Amino acid sequence: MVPSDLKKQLSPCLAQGFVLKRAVFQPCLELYSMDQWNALMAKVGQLNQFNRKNNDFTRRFTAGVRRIELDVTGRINIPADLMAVAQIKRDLVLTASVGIVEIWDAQNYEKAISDAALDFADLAEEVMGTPNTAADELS
Amino acid sequence: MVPSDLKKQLSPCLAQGFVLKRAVFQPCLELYSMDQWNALMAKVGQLNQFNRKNNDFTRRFTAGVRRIELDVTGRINIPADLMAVAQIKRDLVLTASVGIVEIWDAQNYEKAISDAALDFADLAEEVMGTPNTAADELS
DNA sequence: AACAATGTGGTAAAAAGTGGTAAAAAGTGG
DNA sequence: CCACTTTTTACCACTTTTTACCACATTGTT
Repeated sequence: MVPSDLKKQLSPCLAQGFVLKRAVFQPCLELYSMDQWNALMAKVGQLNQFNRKNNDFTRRFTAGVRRIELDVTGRINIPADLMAVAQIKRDLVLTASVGIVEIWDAQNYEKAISDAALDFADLAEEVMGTPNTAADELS
Repeated sequence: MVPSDLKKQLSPCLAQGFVLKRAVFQPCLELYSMDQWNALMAKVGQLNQFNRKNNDFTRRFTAGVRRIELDVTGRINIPADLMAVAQIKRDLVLTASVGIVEIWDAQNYEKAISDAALDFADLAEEVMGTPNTAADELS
């Protein structure tokens, strides 16, 4: 069942449907609007598929791709094999990332979040810029 | 219930709504105006999500994001799961930080503050620069 | 005291969750 | 390739939970 607020945000994309697939790094699923998916596939399509690495990447990246739509009650149906891949038992978490929605088993999600917290400081510095102390800023 | 003077400060942002999310380091919530949030997400959106660290960072950073608005009586509704994350029992504390508002369980807040007080002197030195003694200033 | 701000309880509407069923799809054996 | 069985999917009707809002009580400030 897709939360109504998320549905509102997705409303321009509802008609075109979505793509659901396995994530690359984590045991979770990724939901793309058709637009975003097409844009991504356009990029992947640029790769020379006679290069073995590119070929491997493409296979891995498109693993478990499924076209899906919301049903009349505003739910998405997650195929059984993808449920298994994401190890979804009962409760799940939808989390809006950049341009996509990730779908996690609730327990796995909490674990992934708390594991990530361990080195988040380093990560944040690396990603968001060099660490500044207040002294740097004030000088 | 959002205090009226905070509401005044936020008045230019009220119409666009807010984003409420889990904080990264502490068991509390963070409230962003839509403007600030969009600015932040623009940065995060630059990251290459095929880099695993970036991917983890994004997930951790966007954990529990929820779009919310003030209701007609000037309150915000904190979803039950975020209440749990922030361990909010009855009383809570709103504290205006840099550009955002943190929402704490009252007890946790007191505890965090008093814990911090213990080593505040060290922290202040570390963060704000080298310690100056009166002698330094006079020399 | 008068007013503004805050807190509380109740209620109607919306959203989310559940179970059942019919239709569609996939699988199977002849 | 066809007929039949099994599984999957889509939808409906219903229940439960959550949310938004109103009216009123309380607090605190000038």
